[in-house]
Amino acid sequence: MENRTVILNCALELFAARGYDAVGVQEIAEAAGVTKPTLYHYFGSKLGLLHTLVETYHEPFLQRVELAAHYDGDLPRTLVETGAVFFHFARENPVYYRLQLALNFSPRGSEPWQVIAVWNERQRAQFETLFREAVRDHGNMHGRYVYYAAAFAGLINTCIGLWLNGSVELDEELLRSAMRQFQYGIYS
Amino acid sequence: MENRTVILNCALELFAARGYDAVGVQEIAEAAGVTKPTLYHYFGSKLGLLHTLVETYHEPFLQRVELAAHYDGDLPRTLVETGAVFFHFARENPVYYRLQLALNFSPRGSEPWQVIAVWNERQRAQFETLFREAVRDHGNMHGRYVYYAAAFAGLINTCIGLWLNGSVELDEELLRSAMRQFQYGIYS
DNA sequence: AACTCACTATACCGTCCGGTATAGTATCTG
DNA sequence: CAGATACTATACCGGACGGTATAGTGAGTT
Repeated sequence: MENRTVILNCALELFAARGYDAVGVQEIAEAAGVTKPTLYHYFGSKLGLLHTLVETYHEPFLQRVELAAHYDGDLPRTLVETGAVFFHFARENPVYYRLQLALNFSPRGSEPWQVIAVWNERQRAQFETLFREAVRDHGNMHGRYVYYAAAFAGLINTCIGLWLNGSVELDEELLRSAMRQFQYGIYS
Repeated sequence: MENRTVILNCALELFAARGYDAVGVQEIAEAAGVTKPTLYHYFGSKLGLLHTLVETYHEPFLQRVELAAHYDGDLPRTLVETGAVFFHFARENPVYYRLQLALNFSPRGSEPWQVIAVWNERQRAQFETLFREAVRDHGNMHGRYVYYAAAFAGLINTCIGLWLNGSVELDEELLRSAMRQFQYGIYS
């Protein structure tokens, strides 16, 4: 495995476990078995390393979300499929998902936050589009698509957060029951 | 106002805006118009300052939650009252609520995380007690009180997070609709 | 007046941080 | 063999960090 990949993997583990700020460039380099200039050769800066890391994971992820979240008239099915994409991605990349969650709650405007913000914005737009289109078919949802999009994302992240802490199993059953709970609330 | 209080207020603002790690002791002291030794006289360490800060806000808050979350047979009313305590506290102390949320997503095991963890554990226990007792009256909830407690907390924090970002109004209407959505999911 | 005690200012400590200047090596191309 | 390119090692920079040793200062007590 090339040094570049080794550095990315080590940085992911360290950032997720102890936070972007708390991990030094020196430490990442040592864990990867290289020296600092090598790291700076590949990524330019500590922030550039984080940027590459996030892009590597988030770009293909959001592409899959894009497909699943496309509304075609069957909202329940769309929600389940979208939730399934999130659950699947979290199960495949638990360490990255933890990092991504932490990044979302770093101080607004800080450098790590800006790195994740652009991807977050894209995901938010996907969800809002989904619920805005679904409004046409469900009159009682009018004007609340912003709230529904955020609540839907919040519910998914609550489930994944619970799983990351070992409190629940992230399986088909949880997916179905969580999506059902969400929809019962919507249609009322 | 005494220096001690001024330091606490300044630390709250700075920690909430830029994060515990990113704010230096020097900066807090300057903002409060005192010098570092004064700060260390009152709080012993940077972490001690955070500890005092969290305790000052969280202790009375959780006392009020304790009262509201006491189950007396009327789950819908209890949930609304509990949610109302959270909404009210967040509206009264938005800056602290933002800090507290961020602290929850700092790296597990890190010093800032440990400070908030003990209060979080207490709140989790309160919610789990509530739902465990409610299970007796609602057979279809058996064995899921851990999930319900976490999902309830997640929903509340999703609402408050939306309000902190200016996306929604944190009013009675949102409270009612969010609690209704949660319960429709439970009773199904 | 003498003493205590709570508090504050000056100046400093060692350590670690992100980042870089410089020099070198291995590999591929001609 | 000569040269270029891509990568890596040694050693260092200025600065900011959390924390402290020392020396006061002012108010209350006896």
